[in-house]
Amino acid sequence: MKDFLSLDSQLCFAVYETAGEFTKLYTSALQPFGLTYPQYLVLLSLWEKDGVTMKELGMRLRLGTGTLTPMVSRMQENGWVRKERSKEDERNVFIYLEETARRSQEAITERIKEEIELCHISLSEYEELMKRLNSLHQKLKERTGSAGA
Amino acid sequence: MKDFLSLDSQLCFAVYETAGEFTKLYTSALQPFGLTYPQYLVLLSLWEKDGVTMKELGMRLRLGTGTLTPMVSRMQENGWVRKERSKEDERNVFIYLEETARRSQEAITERIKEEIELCHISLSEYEELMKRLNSLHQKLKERTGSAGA
DNA sequence: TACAATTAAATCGTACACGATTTAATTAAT
DNA sequence: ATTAATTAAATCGTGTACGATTTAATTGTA
Repeated sequence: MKDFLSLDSQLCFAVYETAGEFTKLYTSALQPFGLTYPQYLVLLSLWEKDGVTMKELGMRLRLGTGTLTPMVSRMQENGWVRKERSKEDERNVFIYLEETARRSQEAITERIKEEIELCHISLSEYEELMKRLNSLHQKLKERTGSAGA
Repeated sequence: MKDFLSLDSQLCFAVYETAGEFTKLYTSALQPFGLTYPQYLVLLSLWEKDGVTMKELGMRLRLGTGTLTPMVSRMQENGWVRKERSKEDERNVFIYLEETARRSQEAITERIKEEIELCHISLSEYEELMKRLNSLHQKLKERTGSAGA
C-alpha cells in the first residue's frame, strides 16, 4: 500500500499551489484596474447582491472582519464601494457598490474571461473539478462536525 | 450555453476556499507543535532533502525570499532549522534540519494523518483530484508560455 | 587587474488572513 | 429603568505572500 502521508502532502500542496497560480492569473488580469484578487471577489459578491452588511459579506466570502474591514476600507478609498452605517441599528455597516464598480463590471469580467480562456479548460473538465473540489471542501469542513463545537 | 464567467468565479473561489479549509485543518493539527502550515511545508521539503540553499528551498516551495527569509528565521528561532552561510560561496545560505525537527517528524506526520483520516477521502478520489488539479495547475502556468517573457 | 554583469539573500512596502480583544449599540431580564 | 448578555465592527498581533529594491559576493571580460 502506498504511503498515504506522502500522497497527502501532495494533495495539500497541489491545492496550495493551484490557489497560488489562480492568484497570479487574477493579479495580472486585475492589475490594470488597480484591484487585487480578494478585492475582485468582494466585487463579485456585490455584483450578485449589493448593499449587504460586513457580516453578510464576510459570510459569503468566508472572511472575518480582521481581513474584511481594512480591505473594504481600501476599496472605499479607491472609489469602488461605499460604507454606510445603518440608521435603524448602528451596529450594522452596509456596503454599496459605487457607480464606477457597476460600470466597470463588464470590462473587468471581460478581461478575466480572456485570461481564463488562454488556459483552454474544457467545460466538462471545469465542472468535474468543481464537483470534486466541493466534495473535498465539504469533507474538510465536516470532519469537525461530530467532534467540534 | 451557460455563462462561463459565473462558472469561472465559482472555480477560482472553490480552489480559494479549499485552500483555506486545508490551511485550517493543518493549522489546528500543527498548533500543538508550534508550527504554521507553511512552516510545515518547509519541514516536509527538508525531510525529503536536507541541507538546501534558500534558493532551492524557494524553488521547491514556489516561494520568494520575501516570504522565505523571515519564515525560515522564525523557524530558526524556534529551533526547527539552522542557517549556515556557505564557505565556498558566501552568497549561498544552506538550511539544515535541527535534531528536534528530525525527531518530531513521526509525531507530526502521525498527527496530520489522523486529522486527514477524519475526512474519509478515498484513495481513488484523492488520486483523481490530484490528477485534475495538476492538470489545471499546468494550464494556469502554461498560458503565459507563448505570450509572456 | 579593474570593472561591469550576474547571482543569492535580505530588506522594504503593501495586502491579505486569522484568532483574540476591544468598542459600541441593541436586546433581554430583572 | 438599570444592568447584564449579545451582537457587529473595528482593532491588534502574528504570519504569510509577493514584487521591487538593496546589499554583498562571485564571475566574466576587456
